[in-house]
Amino acid sequence: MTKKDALLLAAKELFGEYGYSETTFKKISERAGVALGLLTHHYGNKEKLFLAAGLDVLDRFIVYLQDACAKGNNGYESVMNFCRAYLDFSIDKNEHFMVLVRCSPYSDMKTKTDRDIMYEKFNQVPRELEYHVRRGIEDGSLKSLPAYETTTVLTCNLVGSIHTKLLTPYAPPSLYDDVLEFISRSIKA
Amino acid sequence: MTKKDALLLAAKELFGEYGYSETTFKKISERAGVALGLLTHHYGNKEKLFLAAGLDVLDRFIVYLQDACAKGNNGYESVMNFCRAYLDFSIDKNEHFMVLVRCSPYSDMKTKTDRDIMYEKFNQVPRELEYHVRRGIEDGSLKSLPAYETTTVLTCNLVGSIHTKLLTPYAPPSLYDDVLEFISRSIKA
Amino acid sequence: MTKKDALLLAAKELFGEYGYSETTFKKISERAGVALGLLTHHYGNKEKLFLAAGLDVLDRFIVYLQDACAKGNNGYESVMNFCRAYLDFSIDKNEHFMVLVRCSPYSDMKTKTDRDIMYEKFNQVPRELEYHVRRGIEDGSLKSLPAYETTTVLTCNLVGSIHTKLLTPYAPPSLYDDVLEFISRSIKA
Amino acid sequence: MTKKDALLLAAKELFGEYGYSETTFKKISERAGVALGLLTHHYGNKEKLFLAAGLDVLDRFIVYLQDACAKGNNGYESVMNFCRAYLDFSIDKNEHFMVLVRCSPYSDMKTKTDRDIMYEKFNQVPRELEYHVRRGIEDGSLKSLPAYETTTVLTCNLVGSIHTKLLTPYAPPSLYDDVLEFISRSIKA
DNA sequence: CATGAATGAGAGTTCATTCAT
DNA sequence: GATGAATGAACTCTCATTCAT
Repeated sequence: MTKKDALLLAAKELFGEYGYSETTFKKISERAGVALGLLTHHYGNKEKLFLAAGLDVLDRFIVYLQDACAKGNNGYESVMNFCRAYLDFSIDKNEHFMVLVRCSPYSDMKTKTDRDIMYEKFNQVPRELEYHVRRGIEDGSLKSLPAYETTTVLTCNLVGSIHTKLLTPYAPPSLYDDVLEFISRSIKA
Repeated sequence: MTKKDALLLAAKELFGEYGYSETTFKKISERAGVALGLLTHHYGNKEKLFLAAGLDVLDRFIVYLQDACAKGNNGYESVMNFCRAYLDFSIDKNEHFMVLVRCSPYSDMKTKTDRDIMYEKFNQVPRELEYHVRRGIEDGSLKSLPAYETTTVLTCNLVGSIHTKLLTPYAPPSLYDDVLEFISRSIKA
Repeated sequence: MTKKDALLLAAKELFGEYGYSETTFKKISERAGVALGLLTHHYGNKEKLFLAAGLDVLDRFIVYLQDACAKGNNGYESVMNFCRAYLDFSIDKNEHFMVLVRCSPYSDMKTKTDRDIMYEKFNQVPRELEYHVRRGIEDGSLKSLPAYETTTVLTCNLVGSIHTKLLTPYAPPSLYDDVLEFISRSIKA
Repeated sequence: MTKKDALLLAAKELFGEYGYSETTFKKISERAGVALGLLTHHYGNKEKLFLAAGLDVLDRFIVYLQDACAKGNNGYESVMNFCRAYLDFSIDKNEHFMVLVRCSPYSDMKTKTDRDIMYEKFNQVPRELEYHVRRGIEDGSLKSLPAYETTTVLTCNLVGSIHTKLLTPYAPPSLYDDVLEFISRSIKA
């Protein structure tokens, strides 16, 4: 692993664990076992590194979701596969999804350009879902619902569940299964 | 208004607007029109003030939810009233709900005691909801579902929606209505 | 006990225990069980209170030494009584001698007048001793030594012993007895 | 001189001159001609710097004492050389002995580990003296006295004299000579 | 590419002192 | 006499960022 990659990995771990402001250059470089100066050298500044960390996770996330959706035989199945994959990814220790959870997504970034990059890429997630919702409505496996709005609500469900699971002490062990059932009941034809 | 109250108000505004770390003693005392040192004098330290701000919002929130629930004629109605009230409260500018939204709830507080105070009080919210879910199952206005798990999932729904509404650019104007419909479909008998 | 006296007592305890800068108005007023504002009201400012605390201890100290000296049948005995009384007083919990020990004596006080008051009063201690040293030389119970210089050296001995006893972990239990023997050997005729 | 060394030098000067609490980061960095942040960068925090300053002085002190003792032809001479060296070192402007005098030794340090490091090193001083006291008792140049207790009392003498010389206005010019004579009288065979 | 010393603005917090009640 | 809210300067310490090596 190059030192640049070691830094990115450490950044994903620490941003996810401690949040943006509690994560310092010193902590990152120490966890990565690398000189402090390399951080600005490779990533410019803290926010750019944060963005890089987030995009890295997000890239893998999108691929993961697409793979899951591809396996559905109809719209309903693809939607459910999407939701299950979304939730599964969130608790995969190797994927550092916490980086994204802690930043709602990245709404506090000061540089508008950076924020927009993040927003745009993140938006691919519901768009992928929306595609399969439409499929499901057309193929009759889903109730006849407004596709866009339903997509948004589904996303909210997933976001809220992950939030509860990863950031609060209130989540029962069955939470993710319960959520999937709840969703299924609400949309299945 | 006493200076102590002015500080609390400023804290609710600023913590909600900028988050914990971006909110400084200087900003708070300036917005409150009060000397910097008064903050520690009245609240001890930043985290205690943060806690006070959160509890203040939460107290009003719980009363608001209880009032709303009281108006339902059966379990289903109370549950829906609860959900609508939850969402309404979140966008009431006078209530500073953002303080709670930005902190998931308060999971990063360093003092365990403080965190536990918050956790316990916050837990009153789903417990109120659970009561009406059980009512609804008993009076037949809700589907026959596991009460506790359903309550948790409903809460996740609301949390995710508020998150999307208040912290992202992805929420369509109809989001809150869509969510209520989605919920209704999933639980109504 | 009046509130003014309660403050003085708390001040003696705290200055002795924690030193000047670690002792705050808040701590003093809390230990005294009295309002914060009373401190400046009664004593003006922190340094004046410190001075009052020191003088209070010093007054009792001088009386105690004089009483001890009065009991000697010759110069040597009075000198030894003086030294023993000096050391005894330093470890009497009710006398708060630590206030004086921690301040060498009061050499850091910013107000020259205050410092001089302290210096002058403190100087009564070696002068009392010097009187008995002279007596001893005259009555033949002490070696024929320069009185003033001997007095100063004796005082240094006592100061150093108290220092070692009260502020370091190096003092053996017999220290004070050892010192008295050492002194006796050096001056006894 | 490196900036790290410049900081240590400034610290020795200022701690010695003004004591611990009156010496601030600002004063130190300004006297050293160095950025404020470098202090924490190199020494961690104020107390660690204080410790470094004290140990630095103490290291040189111990070597100085050992050199002096080496020159005695018998126990008595070595002991007297030790005492004279002790007193000489205390008034050598280049050695910043005041750092040690002001802290009795370092009894107020909050970190127990730091305090213990200081205590242990400081204890080498009387141990060196004790060695020569024993030598003197054996070679007959000193009175037959308990070695450990005598060592402690001698140390107290020196501590008290330095205290009086450096921190009070009561020391006559001949003080150090008087003390040495006093000691000699008390222990010489 | 790699290092870590160096910088200084700004953070949270402390605290003697003032003063209206 | 008694109270404690109010003040703001000064403190220690943090940290993103720069830059000489």
